Amino acid sequence: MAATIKDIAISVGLSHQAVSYALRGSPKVAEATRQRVFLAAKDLGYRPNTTARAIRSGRHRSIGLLLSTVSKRSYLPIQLIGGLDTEAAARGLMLTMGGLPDDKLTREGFVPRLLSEWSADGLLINYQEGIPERLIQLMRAERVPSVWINTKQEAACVYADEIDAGDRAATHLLELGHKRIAFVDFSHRADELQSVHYSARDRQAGYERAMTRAGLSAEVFRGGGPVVEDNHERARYARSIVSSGDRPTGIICYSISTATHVLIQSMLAGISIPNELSVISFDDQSNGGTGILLTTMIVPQREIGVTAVRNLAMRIEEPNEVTAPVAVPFGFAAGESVATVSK
Amino acid sequence: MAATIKDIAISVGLSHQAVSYALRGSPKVAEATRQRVFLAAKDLGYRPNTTARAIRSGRHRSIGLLLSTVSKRSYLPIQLIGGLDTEAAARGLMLTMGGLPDDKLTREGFVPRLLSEWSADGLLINYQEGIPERLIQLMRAERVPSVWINTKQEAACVYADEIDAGDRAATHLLELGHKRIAFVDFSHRADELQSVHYSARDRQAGYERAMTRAGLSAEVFRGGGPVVEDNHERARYARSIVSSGDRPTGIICYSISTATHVLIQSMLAGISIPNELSVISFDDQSNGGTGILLTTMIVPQREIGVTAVRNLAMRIEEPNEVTAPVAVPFGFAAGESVATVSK
DNA sequence: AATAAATGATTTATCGTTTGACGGTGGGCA
DNA sequence: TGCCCACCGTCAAACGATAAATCATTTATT
Repeated sequence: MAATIKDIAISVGLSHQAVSYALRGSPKVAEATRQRVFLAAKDLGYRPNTTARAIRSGRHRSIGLLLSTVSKRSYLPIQLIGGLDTEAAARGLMLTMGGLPDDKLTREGFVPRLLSEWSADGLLINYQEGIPERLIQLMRAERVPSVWINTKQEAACVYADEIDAGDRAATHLLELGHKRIAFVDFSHRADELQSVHYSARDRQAGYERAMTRAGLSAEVFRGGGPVVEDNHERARYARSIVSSGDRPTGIICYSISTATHVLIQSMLAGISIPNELSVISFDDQSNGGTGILLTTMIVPQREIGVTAVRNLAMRIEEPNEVTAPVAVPFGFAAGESVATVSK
Repeated sequence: MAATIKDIAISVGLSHQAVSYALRGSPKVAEATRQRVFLAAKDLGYRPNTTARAIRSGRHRSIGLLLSTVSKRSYLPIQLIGGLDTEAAARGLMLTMGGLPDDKLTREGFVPRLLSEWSADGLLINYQEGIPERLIQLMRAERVPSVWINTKQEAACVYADEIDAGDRAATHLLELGHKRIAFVDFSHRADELQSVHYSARDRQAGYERAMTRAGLSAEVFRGGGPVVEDNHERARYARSIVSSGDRPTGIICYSISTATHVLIQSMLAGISIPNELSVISFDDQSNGGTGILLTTMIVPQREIGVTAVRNLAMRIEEPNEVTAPVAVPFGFAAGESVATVSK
């Protein structure tokens, strides 16, 4: 059915090996011959069989995407996938995924299968949760080119620059004249801060850096727990913050759900946003229901995806090159939840 | 490095072909011999090279996942991925994805590449938006086993049973004594209903079916437009519904964002949920900020994934078997937004 | 003019596996 | 005793490509 190099060879009267060289642009075939080969290839609708190619050359032109997730409610950002997909396609790489921890067996099996059965060229690791020691050892032992996504660590990794984002969010409010700016995070308890994702710490750290630079003091409110369970408690906490007599004029929210709590409680308390209170958040602009379009720092998912594949491709080509961690800057989306300070 | 069947052959003193037969359980080798082969295979840490296998047998044991999305804000449910992943792994199938419409080139290229370069065995198509005619023709022409996900159509497909879900949501409220039950959808305008995703029509249809069966009349409120732009308008609409003098006692919301609008406006209007108003929604229980845990009909993403892979595997084995569309029932999650009718 | 180097293509070998044709061995049956 | 057949394997080719070695021409060097 599908045309192979042998079909091309017959059609142009060459050996199939010569066709192979020609198609790959080897200097061993004459330019004129190459032209003929390309023409015939196009004519016959030839497409190289990557599978056959892989068996001999050892390069499969495919990379694995090792998935993982903390919670059942978690989503895989389509923008991240989009970035991965676009860059992979541009480089002729196929993206094979698996390894979700739903099933122990699946999880254990994916990486070995990918490498020895599939002879994949490299691995993208998308772990929000803690990285299993076993996995790290496996990577080292097999010397598989790999890049971690959305994780800050010593090895090759690509992540969003949370510190910078926290700083920029604060700076944005400072430039509008705000002096009392608070950082609010209902997604993590203060006492569990060390064990959770670095974004919880880094966004705050960036915020604090900007405040210190401006010679102002930081105010941090933390609370809540697992997402759904303590929703009432969070609502109360949000209320106590916004309806306090000397509340801040600006609030930086760690997450969209934190922001929604703040917005709703402000509305309930009759506090006008952005006139009486400026709110800036992270992630997504849509906040499902308040009617207020948030000003947010946007996780550069797409860019992270593109960068990750690019870096992995580099590591595959040059396994000995040392690849440094890459921090991708956040995007900024102006909404209607921020204003110059009133008084 | 990695052991091949030849290594096994040497170790047990057989031809490599015999080993091949033994490993695949062919009746051509004696049971005792097979045992020896398996032992040696385990000893040497043998893993079949799928790539080499594919080139000869034509079966790659891999399936493609063709992605697509309407909006930039869309997510790929991790539960769906989980279902696909688990079932694929159980069947020894690898899952290769691509084809997002970010880039025309990528999109056009993915399917042909997957099939002719990759020799993938089948295709899962995850299209929420309209299905390109070109794609359908391609599938037909190439006779690729394929299954559509989350799409209702004549060919093999797996989708959530929206009609049933709408019916069950209404029935749930009816059983609690509600008579005035409304269906609210802020995600679609009434005039665009025909052109949008069937879920918008089917959830309503199910609701209407249940109401008719109970001998009650349906009340449908639709409005809004693209998600972010008309948020204010929606908030107003929600307010007008819940603060109306003779409002319904129960509301079925098409989506979580619709539900959030309803909840917030109820809170602002001082209407107690669920005491004065019962709300039941779709999708996700978390509603980011109101503090109320919603009662919802949950899209069976995981089950859809499992079923889709299972069906595709069947179509790959038996290409001539006719596979009917499969409707997977929704899950139900009890929350705290529904109560027996007050008066 | 003889030799060396460059050029362009062919030959042969190989990757790891599957596949179909074929061949010894031994037992059952007439 | 002879014949057939089931059983258990081996052989050799094939899959679609790559890679190295080799060979036949030209073209350049002295």
